[in-house]
Amino acid sequence: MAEALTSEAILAATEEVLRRYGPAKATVVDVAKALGVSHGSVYRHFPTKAALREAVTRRWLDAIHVAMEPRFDQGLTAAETLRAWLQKLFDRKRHSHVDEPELFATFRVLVSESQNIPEYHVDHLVGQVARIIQAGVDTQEFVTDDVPKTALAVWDATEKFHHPAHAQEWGDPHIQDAFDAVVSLVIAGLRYNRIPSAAGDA
Amino acid sequence: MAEALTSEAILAATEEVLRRYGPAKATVVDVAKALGVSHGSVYRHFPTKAALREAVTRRWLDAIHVAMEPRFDQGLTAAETLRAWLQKLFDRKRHSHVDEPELFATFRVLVSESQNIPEYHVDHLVGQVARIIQAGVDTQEFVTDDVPKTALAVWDATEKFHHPAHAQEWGDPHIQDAFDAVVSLVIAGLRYNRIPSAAGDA
DNA sequence: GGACTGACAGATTTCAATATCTGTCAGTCC
DNA sequence: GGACTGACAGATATTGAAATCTGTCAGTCC
Repeated sequence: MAEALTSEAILAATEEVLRRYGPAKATVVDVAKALGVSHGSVYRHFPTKAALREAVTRRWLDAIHVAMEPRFDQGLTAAETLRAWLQKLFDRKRHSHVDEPELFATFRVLVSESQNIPEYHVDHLVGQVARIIQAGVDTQEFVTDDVPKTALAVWDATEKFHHPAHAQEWGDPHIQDAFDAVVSLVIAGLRYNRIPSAAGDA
Repeated sequence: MAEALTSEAILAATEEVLRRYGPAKATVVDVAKALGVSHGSVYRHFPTKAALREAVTRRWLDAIHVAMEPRFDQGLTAAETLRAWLQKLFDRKRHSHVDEPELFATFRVLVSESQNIPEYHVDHLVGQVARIIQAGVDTQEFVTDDVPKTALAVWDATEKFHHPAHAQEWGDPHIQDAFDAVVSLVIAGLRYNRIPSAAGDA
């Protein structure tokens, strides 16, 4: 018996097993085997298999949240910052999907397994969008009377470029053109947007 | 032997069998049974099971295309016409999904079985959007230097409200708010949009 | 003679027996 | 005595043999 078994070591081993076997085949027994312990030991650290998977997923998403943290010290306009942020998110997801399709698919499954996780992830990223839009409102570059609602609208309007259900379309050679066109349209809208209380502004 | 077996009768029977058994269980033998003929007879009219299913699907989509045909004689602005058109499409899909989830899922599967069918459907509807946008450009209500490309951008930006991959979200009580926010943003964008050749307008 | 049948080969699906996995817990071992 | 094991019950997944389905075509029937 070398070191004491830690939650951290279990998470690392689980990630490795998920990479190797995929989400359908990866078992708690496999994780225990990789660690050289009985699977009962894993259950002293995580109450269920679902909780273990969720912990791995949350760790992975947190790394994305940190990487996507918007910067405001680059001397860019809010529109440029927003475009760059959306492009960065798209590039990350697209490259992940294209370069490591199986790993991407694995995390796709893991995320969709839980109710809370996708909500947690989306809320966090929409919060980052809201901060960029708020910066634009502060400089009078953007117009909106409800920043959080507008941030969600920007998120929803760019769904095609971040929602994993559309991942297959990310291989299309014209996808960058489609991205540019949607982002341009959205940014043009932000300069003049006013969300109606009723549907009466059209 | 009553009437001669027609392609039309086979299509109707296939639709009925699909409704009753769903896409996974519906077989050519079932269709033949429903018509009181041998399944060999069905193959005199359609070369393969896939072709038969595709014919049923195309028929169903054509009905949508007709129903969605935009009207320009209502005295509405282009923005109002576009919002109403998008709302109508969303309402159709949402009610179909909510009221007859199994039938909707069946057609979802049928459409996704073929490469050509979704492309055919999307091209047709984006063409209708383009005509609305063109009308807006003609009245100087909208600004764009590339109508088809902008129409596609509008389609892509509203993906969440027509792509069946998002159907589960259509039950959300706030989905209409999300729709209104995205459409307002897009329409605001259309009033000022100019798609960049490079990505340099942000 | 042209529409239809029904038997057929190969492909796909179903189903039930078998194996594996999850989560628990009494017992072992430093 | 607290971390760990391993046997266990019930749930889930795998497998392969049997059944069904797809697509063909020689033959039947008006």
